[in-house]
Order: sequence, then C-alpha cells, then structure tokens
Amino acid sequence: MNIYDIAEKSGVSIATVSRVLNRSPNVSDKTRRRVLAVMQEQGYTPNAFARGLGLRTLHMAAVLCTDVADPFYAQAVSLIEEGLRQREYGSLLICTGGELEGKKQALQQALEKQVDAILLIGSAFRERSDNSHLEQAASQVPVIILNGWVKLKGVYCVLCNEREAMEQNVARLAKTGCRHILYVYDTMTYSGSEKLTGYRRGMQAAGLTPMELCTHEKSMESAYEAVEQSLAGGIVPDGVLVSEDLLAVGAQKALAARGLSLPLIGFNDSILARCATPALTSVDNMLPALCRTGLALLQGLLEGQEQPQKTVLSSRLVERDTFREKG
Amino acid sequence: MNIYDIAEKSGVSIATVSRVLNRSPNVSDKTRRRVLAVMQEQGYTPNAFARGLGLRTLHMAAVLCTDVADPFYAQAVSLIEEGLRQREYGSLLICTGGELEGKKQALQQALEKQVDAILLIGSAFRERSDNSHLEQAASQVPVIILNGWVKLKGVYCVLCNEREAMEQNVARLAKTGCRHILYVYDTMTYSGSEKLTGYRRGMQAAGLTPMELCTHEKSMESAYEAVEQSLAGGIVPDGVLVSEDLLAVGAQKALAARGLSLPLIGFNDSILARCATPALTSVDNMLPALCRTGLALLQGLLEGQEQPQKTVLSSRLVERDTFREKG
DNA sequence: TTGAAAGCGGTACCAT
DNA sequence: ATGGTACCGCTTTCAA
Repeated sequence: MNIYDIAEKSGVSIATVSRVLNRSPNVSDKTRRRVLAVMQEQGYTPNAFARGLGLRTLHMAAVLCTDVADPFYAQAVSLIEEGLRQREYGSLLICTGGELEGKKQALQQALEKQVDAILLIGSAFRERSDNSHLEQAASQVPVIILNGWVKLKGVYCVLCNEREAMEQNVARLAKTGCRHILYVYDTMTYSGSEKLTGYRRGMQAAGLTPMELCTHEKSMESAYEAVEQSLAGGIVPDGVLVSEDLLAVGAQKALAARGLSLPLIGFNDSILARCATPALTSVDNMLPALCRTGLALLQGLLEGQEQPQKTVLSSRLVERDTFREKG
Repeated sequence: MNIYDIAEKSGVSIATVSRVLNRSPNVSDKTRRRVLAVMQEQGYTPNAFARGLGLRTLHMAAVLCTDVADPFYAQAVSLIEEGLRQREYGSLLICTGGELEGKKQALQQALEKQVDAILLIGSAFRERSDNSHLEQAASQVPVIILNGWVKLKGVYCVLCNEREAMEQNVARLAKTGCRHILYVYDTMTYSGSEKLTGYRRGMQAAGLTPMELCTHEKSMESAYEAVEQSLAGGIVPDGVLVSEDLLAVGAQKALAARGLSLPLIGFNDSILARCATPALTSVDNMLPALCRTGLALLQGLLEGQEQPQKTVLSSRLVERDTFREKG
C-alpha cells in the first residue's frame, strides 16, 4: 500500500495525495475528504524512509548516555524523550558505556540514522584529550550536552553550577561545626572534577584540610566498602559530602554500620535520596529545568535561531533527614 | 556527499561503491581499498533513508514502556537497548504513560518509523477490554511483551511466574509464624492481578484472612501514606508483602515510623531493594533473563523461525535484611 | 486546485 | 570483478 495505490483509488495524482499527507492548504476540501477516506479505509501508513529521503529528516534525535540503568540518567532520558515527543520528534536511545570507543560508535550510529540532533546526557562525553569525534558530529548536526561542558563549534551546553554547589555544601557543614569533612566521589568526569574543585575550594576557604575518598567504581557497594575501609583505617570524619546519591547511600550504610549518624549531603536529588533511610539531604541539580532548557535550545536551533553555547543554571539544596542548615 | 560522488572520485560505478558499502565479496581488494580510502577522506556517511527505502528496514526496533524514570523499567530498557545494539539494531524509545491513548499513539509512531519490531516492557500494555491496537501493530511487525501476557496473533510474551512467586511469599511468611499478612499493591495491570491472585490463594491455602491495601498511585510516598493510615486505623499486621520495591520502601518507612520492624518482602529486586535500609528481601523476577530470552526470541523471529507465543521463567527470592526463611 | 516529472540516495538484477 | 539501470515511495518544482 503506497501513495500510488491511494492516488489511483481516489482518482487523483500522487502529488495531490502527498499534499493531503502534508496538510497543504492547496487542496480542495472535497478532494481532501475523499483521499483521507481512502487512506483510512486502506489502513495506509506512509513510508517514513521515502519521506525522509525527500524531506531529509525522519524527525528523530539521538539521546546518548553512558547507561540508562542509572536512575539519574533514566530520569533525564525520561524528561528528554517526553519533550522530544511533544515536539513530534522520535528518540533514538543509545547507551555508550564509559569507554571512548563506545561513545564514538554511538555518534557514528546516530549520524548514520540521519538524526536531526544529538543530545548527550552527562559530563562523561568530554574526553580528556581528544574530542574530535564530537567536533565531527557537531559539524553535521547540532549537538547538545546536558550537564556537561565542551567548548566546540556546534556544541551547545546546558549545565548546573556544581562547583559552586559543592563549595556551598562545605560552607554549610562548616557553619554547623564540622571540621573533618570527608568527600566521597568516583570517576573524574568534567562534572566530577568540578565538584572536587568546589570541595577543595570550600575546604580551603573554611581553613580545613581536605579528606578525599575515591571509590573503585560508581556503585552503592563500592562506596560502602571505601567508606568502611576508611573508617576501619582510623579516619574519623564529622561530616560527609558525596558526589552522587548512589554513592551517598553506600556511605550512609557504612557509617550506620558503625553506629555513626553524621551530617551527610548527597548530589542529584534522585529517587534514591527520598528512598534512603534516613532520607538524604541532597543537591538538586535542576534536572527538569536542565532538560527543558536544552530542549528549548534545540528547538531554537532547528528553527535556525542563534543560541548561546553555554547556559548555566544554579542548583538548590533539598533538605531532608541527613542535614539541615539550622543545625 | 553521496554514493555518486564517491563513485566518481574513486573512478568506479555506484554499483561498486554499494558493494563495498555492503561488504560484498565480489569486489577486488584493490578497488575496495581505493573506494574505502575515498570514503574515509571525504568523511562519507551513507544515507540511511535511501538505504532503508531499498532494504525496507532501518534496522530499528521500538522499545515502549510506561515510563523509563521508573528504575525497574530503566533497567529493562538498558538491557534491551544493549541487546539490540549488539545485534546492530537501533532502539526507538517511547514512553507511553499509563493511558490507552498514549499507548495507541506510541504504536502508531513506531509503525510510521518503519521499525522492524516492537518491544513492550511491562504488563501495562494489556488493556482490560480492547487490544485491537496491539493486534493491528502485530499484523505489521513482531510484537514482543516482556513481563506481560496477551494472547494475540503475532504477539510473543516472555514473563515470570509472579502469581506463584507471591503465593510462595505468603507460605514463607506463614511458615515463620505470621498470621496477619498485609498485602500492599497499586494498579491492576495483568502482572498486578497475577500477584494479587497469588496472594489470595496463598492466604487461603494457609487458612488466613487476606488484608489488602491498594495505594493511590505508584509512588513511595503514596505507599507510605496508605500504610500509615492503615496502621493509624488499627490494622495490626505481623508481616508485609508488597507488589513493588518502590512501594515496599514506602511501607517500610511507615512501619519504621511506628517503631515496627516486620518481615517484609518486596518485588522486582530493583536497585531500591539494595539501597533501602534495612535492605529489602525481594523477589527477583529475572529481568536480565527475561530480556535475554525476549531478544533471542526476536532474533529468531526476524530470521523467520517459529517461536513460542508464551515463555514463562521462574522467579527467585533474594534474601536480605527484611526477611529470611530460616526465621 | 491539480498533474507530470525530476529528484532524493541507495539496492539489486542483468549484462558484460 | 564491474557497470548500467530500473526500482523503492515520497516531496517538490513547474505547468496547466
């Protein structure tokens, strides 16, 4: 069943059928009705490839993240997919893993599928040395990074001031009397190093000595072990900051296992923060706003407008059981 | 930059370029090298639409779920996307929401994009009365339901024996002396009613009176409230079964708020079960196996083999802090 | 308002 | 091993 069949059955040319398909105003009401009726009755679905060939777009955007199984990315993907769908764009999801090779392949796959844009979630998409793959992709379609930052032509970034947020976290704990503030984190993405820098600056500003603990991998269990070993090794913090709610839960459990209940602040304000016991105080990095902004930016771009290459939103502390500013 | 340009620049016909593109053995090594070199140097990316038009496939599958932000679905989507990617298929992700209209539209969108198959995650895709939209989709491409069951031509289901699992849960609690086993659940999907049936049968078999509590919506907070009100209303359970880890966390918190620490079993063995404090004992519904099986089934289908319309895997209890069989 | 026909960028069959 | 060419199904001038 194609446009020729429909044209024949409704006694018009394929050009007219195409016009009906594309809601062109230059079709008489009568003709339109007739054609639509035939389409309906034949259960006709236009072939997207042929359409894409002509229009040079399938109305699809690629959405990349290292792993959707991570609740934070899942939340982001959910928001983005919804926004794209509302704008009548499909979402090609690709999980890349943390390795460069996976990211390169993902970009290649996205380009092969002729997506209209590529959305990167997370700062893991900025490589230490060589970002030429990003550059190449950006030369073909707009690339948008959510919660990450790379200065490259055609790459647009929307992010949250995480450095500042972490700096404030230190100040907050220090204000309530903490002197030995442990910082638990995992990998060194752009975002990760921003937070770490924020922590260090905050500690310096407060005249305190940094206590940093890097976990083996990004998992609750790994954070548990790292903190447990650290405590066993005689480290005695009186406050804990963490780069990620998932790790924060691990840290929290390790502390609890030793009967400790210290001020603790997580990051991302994910579902885990609410589900943890006690519920985690966490930095809300404004994910919904981040996604909304990124989508609006993309829309502008696709409409041919100029857009800023860097947009920074400010975060917010969500107070729950593990820490409150009043003390 | 298209196949004609490449052909010209390498001094061969487009047919030969096409052969190189498709790894046809009928190309001399010398020619192949030359063509590949030109492609490389020109940064050529074949147009997937044109290709799709000829091959009648873009090598893409649609992956639908009600909402990826739910950690359980996110995990499933992650596994499926990976499996599809390994088989060189792209994943068109669509979140449908719980309403029929959203699901219908999602199927329509998937079909318009000419996907090769549709994967439905969760039992929410079975409607109470009318499944004609599924039937229509299945008449065009294979439809696979993971963790759900609908008997329809062209629809293939892989699921877990959740009814039995819940029945066993009752037996387990009863064996350790529980007499007043509360069941907390939310909506009535196919999966939901299976579990509820399992609970009822289990209670009957143990000679106990069912105590059922339906939450207002699928959220931790909603479960908390429901249980809290129930306790406030004088209900005194001595064991709790829940249809979902997310709800289980809410129930757990409500119990803890009243100083209660009862045997409690969640469902899905999601990341939340591990992150909860105390960690939840939960039924592992074999999600990875479910996804693997579904993907293998799909592959078989695409290769033209017959496949069973229903495959049932058996679940497994993962014992953590909130309940152990030995007592 | 409608139709005819030239693309769009590939695939694949038929020759050579 | 290679080239010529007729599709694939739709969009979009250009004429009528």
